[in-house]
Amino acid sequence: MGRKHIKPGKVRLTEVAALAGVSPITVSRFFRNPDTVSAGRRLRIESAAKDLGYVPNLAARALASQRTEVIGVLIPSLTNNVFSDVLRGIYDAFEGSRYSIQLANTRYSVLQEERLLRLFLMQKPAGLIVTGVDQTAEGRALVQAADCPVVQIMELGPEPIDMMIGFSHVDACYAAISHLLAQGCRRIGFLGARMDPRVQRRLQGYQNAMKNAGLFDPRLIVTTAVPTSTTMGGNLFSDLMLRAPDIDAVFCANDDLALGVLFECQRRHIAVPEQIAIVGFNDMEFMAAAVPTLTSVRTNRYEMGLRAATMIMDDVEGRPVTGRVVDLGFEVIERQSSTLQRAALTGPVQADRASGTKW
Amino acid sequence: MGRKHIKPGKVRLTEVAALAGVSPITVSRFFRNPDTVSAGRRLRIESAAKDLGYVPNLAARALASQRTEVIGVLIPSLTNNVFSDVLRGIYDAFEGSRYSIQLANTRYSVLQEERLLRLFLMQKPAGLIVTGVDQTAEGRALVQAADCPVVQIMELGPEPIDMMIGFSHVDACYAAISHLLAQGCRRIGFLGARMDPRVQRRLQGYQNAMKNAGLFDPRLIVTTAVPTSTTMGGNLFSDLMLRAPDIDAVFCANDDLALGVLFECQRRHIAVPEQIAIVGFNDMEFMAAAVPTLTSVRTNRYEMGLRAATMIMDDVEGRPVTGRVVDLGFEVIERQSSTLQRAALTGPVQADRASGTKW
DNA sequence: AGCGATATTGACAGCGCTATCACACGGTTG
DNA sequence: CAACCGTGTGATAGCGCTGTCAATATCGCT
Repeated sequence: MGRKHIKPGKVRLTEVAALAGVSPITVSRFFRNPDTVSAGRRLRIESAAKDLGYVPNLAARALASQRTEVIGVLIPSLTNNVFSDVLRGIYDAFEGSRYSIQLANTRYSVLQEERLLRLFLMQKPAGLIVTGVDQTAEGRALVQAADCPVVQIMELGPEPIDMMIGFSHVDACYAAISHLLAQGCRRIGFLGARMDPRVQRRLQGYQNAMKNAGLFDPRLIVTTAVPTSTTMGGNLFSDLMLRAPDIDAVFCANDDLALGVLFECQRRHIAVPEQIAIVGFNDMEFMAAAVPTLTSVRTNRYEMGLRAATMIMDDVEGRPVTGRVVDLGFEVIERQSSTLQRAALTGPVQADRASGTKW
Repeated sequence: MGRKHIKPGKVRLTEVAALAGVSPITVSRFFRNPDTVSAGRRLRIESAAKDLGYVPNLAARALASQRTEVIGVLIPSLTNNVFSDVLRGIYDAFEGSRYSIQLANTRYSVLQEERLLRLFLMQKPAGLIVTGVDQTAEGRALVQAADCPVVQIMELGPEPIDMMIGFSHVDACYAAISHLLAQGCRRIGFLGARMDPRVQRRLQGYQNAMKNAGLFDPRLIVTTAVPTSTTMGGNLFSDLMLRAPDIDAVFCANDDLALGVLFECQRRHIAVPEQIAIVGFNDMEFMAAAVPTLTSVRTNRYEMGLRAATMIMDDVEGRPVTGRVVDLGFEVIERQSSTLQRAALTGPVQADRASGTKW
């Protein structure tokens, strides 16, 4: 035999329907689309539901309707606060909507990502947001088979699974290096941590720029697989100084590293930018507050999350998504740490000069 | 009539059972607890499932079993990176388990929190992790009625809903101020942003300490409802300097603020710690890298997340939870920015001296 | 060999909701 | 006035899985 007794206190659609004097299916309609129910019944159902404290059962709904309102989000790290901005955009966009977010952490592993993808797909998500373009072939296939809208975020690539929003890390870094070259820097170091695919592409941009300028020197590149941190910035910079004491600028693949470099320069009494210019990447909030203020490449992380979420919702709800591949661009925010003409290093904080090229 | 045709490609338990030559319920058992199925069938089912590409339907499972494996997590902010450490602990603990996490953002609003709680409860979560002790009465009632394990994190309070893990913000701040007093500071400012309940309690600790020392002066307190940021640290410090130019130390309710204060001191050529000592709160990574290294109150955020998650799992799975209220304590990490006897401010970074009182 | 105890397996009846079709009703239209 | 339409409502039959209990197979022991 199946279940024995029904708990007395349990409130289902049926109970609400009985109290309101309508059929269960009408109550179901009321909750999904109130307009399709006549005004009189609408009121009766509403008060009946409130009286009984009815709460819809999502599992039953998902089973009967063969779909859910869960959006899966896969990001590589919870520590790297680049992603907290993206997440904030995503959460803000879904705020108040009927969708809920399931977040998972791939820890920068494509295998982990594939496993999580598989896990998500068990829930028949309404949509998926994944980071980057380096999914495994199997992962891509899985997602494509699931046929729900998918947005790849953070960067752009040649073959979108479905939709895509990001910017070119190669170009962004190229622009940052070009800015340093324009300031007259010639021996520009590259510091990178973690070396995930996006940092790799920034390194590529650095190499392109340096080679084009005929200034490439592999000794100027110092990287580590260890995650980024301020302390690591100081360490990598120390390594760089050992290898190439003649550097006149440092590009850091993350702002954390740039802050660490700044502190290490203070410790070594190296004048920034006079002796060494510093440029970071991401334009975190603290960059504008540092002394000297630190140049960085602004990336539109919040907007990226917001728009990715909007694209998903539009697609799920059948609205046309204009532009399924969106380039959000970036902007080199030139500040004191890389502006050699100016030397008022200890003056008051100055407003961002978004004078850099907007891409 | 109900549904018409079954999609031909669809794979259910039944299809796997047919191919493996067993009953559907045996396949169900295999997926939930392989050990209860004999070895022979186990192999047949395993290969049948793989051949057919079977993927369990979680909605059906949830409906039939009347429970889910979703853990709801409510945090007030995605921006404040205090929470990213807690989250990392939570995600790490659930990693590889059968539970999945549903994360929501209350934006420091108890009403929003109540709404989200209601939303979560529709899914009959296996457990709930909520931030702080200031839920609405209705929110508490809802959660208690849901009867799933609940852990309140981040702080301690008199009436736990169920389980609780955190530390006393009042005591932590009291200890930090005591440290400054021990260093000979007398005019100690308090800077606070956002002023959420936990920052309020830190302020309380500050007041207690200052009053006990007979040094309390309301003009030394500068706060804002605006969220914390490095720039805001500089601004608040500037305000404080206007109000009380004779301060000899600043306690910052967040490390971001402390970093901003440090930069503002650099801008104003104020020597730290000789002229003004700085103490932060949370001991973020960059505090140990700054010049001078910045004193802070270490809070065990990662461990808090990890243990909260473990407590939930233990409780769900019927293991006894030893200590349903856990005080994780804190530690004042004394660094250069508040150590007045020592003045080697620009020497190499030194290892953390966890010489502070451990609570 | 015979017994109860234990491990495996299966049959059945739902879990609470929604897709689908059917139908009643009032208002048009030719 | 019949044929037609659109709107609101209801009856029915599942969605794919698991809780419960019963049945059978296997085992250790006297």
